[in-house]
Amino acid sequence: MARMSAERRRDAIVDAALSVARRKGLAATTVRDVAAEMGSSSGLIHHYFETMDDVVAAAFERVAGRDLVETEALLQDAGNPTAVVRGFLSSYAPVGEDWAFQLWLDAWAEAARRPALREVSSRLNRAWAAMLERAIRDGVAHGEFRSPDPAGAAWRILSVVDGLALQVVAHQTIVDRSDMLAWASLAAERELGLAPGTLAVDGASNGATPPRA
Amino acid sequence: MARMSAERRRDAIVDAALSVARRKGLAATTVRDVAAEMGSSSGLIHHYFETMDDVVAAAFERVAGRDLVETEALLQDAGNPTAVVRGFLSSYAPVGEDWAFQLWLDAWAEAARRPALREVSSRLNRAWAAMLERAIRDGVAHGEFRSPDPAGAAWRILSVVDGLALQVVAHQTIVDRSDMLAWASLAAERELGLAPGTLAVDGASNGATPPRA
DNA sequence: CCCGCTATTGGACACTTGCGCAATATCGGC
DNA sequence: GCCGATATTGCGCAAGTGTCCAATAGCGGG
Repeated sequence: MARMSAERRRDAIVDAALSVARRKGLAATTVRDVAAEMGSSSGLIHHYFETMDDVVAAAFERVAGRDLVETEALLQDAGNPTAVVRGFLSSYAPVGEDWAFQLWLDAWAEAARRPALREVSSRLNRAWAAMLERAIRDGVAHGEFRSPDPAGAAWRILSVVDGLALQVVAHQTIVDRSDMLAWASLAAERELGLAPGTLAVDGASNGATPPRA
Repeated sequence: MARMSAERRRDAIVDAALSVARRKGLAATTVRDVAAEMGSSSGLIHHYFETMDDVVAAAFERVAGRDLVETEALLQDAGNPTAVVRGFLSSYAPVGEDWAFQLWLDAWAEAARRPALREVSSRLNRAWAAMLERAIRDGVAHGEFRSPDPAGAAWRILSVVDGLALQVVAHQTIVDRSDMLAWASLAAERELGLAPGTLAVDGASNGATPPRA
């Protein structure tokens, strides 16, 4: 294997780990799989990471962190707080990219047993809530939203979306993606004192009684 | 090991598997651990279950199914739909029994990779939502609730509670139990057209701005 | 050009995993 | 008391796990 600078190699390892995790899940990502993915020996991984927990945590941080940054950028662009929240909601419906949310499921379950992963997942979840809270405060300041408790509202919106997305990804059949979007939008509108339909997202009818899955 | 009837032995295996899962998680429950817990040989488990997936699924069904039945019983007793929903919410806060919810986290994550477990988790989740939906329809019929879409309302309430509970169990530090209860109650009240405080659960202040964790 | 630093190897180690199977023990019905 | 059904054993198998480490290879600075 070509020699690499420490920095580049660390990167390559995280990338490889990510590819594996995407296919087999965070919990089932092994040293040997990562090495095979890179085309290197397995010893190399432990030259850069103390523990497999660290590798997995780094891989998770890469995807989840990127999604966060991208959505944060979106927040910058859309000056309109309503558009920001709408964008936030639709960012949970990346068609054909269920694997990213599956990684969140893995992370939440494994958090109990993997300290490094727990730290990352906890930190990133907090960041998502904080971002949403900022958007809400913004909206309140601009008179677009009504919310006596932006922090609580942020966690409630985040939670309802997580809870719905979880059903979509874990048990495809129960709730489908358009139900999820419609319901999440409705919950957010109610939470922020918006008129029904304000947050409607593409691909989801926001009627009162969407067809059951 | 004393000889047992097929029925009793199956039961014993599921019980043992449950004890192990409670300690090590669903994903890390192994044939040998279960055998050791029962004080039997490992071959015995495979005499009753085709696959480890089946054992784990049966164990999960036992706990989660029991919780469901208990809450369903509670629904029978409390003639008052408001009391039913309140009971439902507080059933998510069994102090010191985080392990039960941790099993849900495990199940959701593993659902992608274990068909039998996915079937159980999917079915039970659906049952919870159906139960809640029935309570809501009841409340609407009695004029206690206002909801144009009981099915959607049920999934939204279930999801916000799952999403919040998930934060409590996976990352103890982010949201604490009283935040969770207060926020979930608030969301449910809003969803059902109830006055704030109607659903307040013991141990949770339902103020607009609960202290951050 | 060479040498030292270090990236990289590849296998050893001590376990653990799910599953299968021949042998054995133990029960209930006669 | 015997016997057939079956519950139970205990080990074998092939594969996989994280971690560690002595040996090797290859690059950059002198």
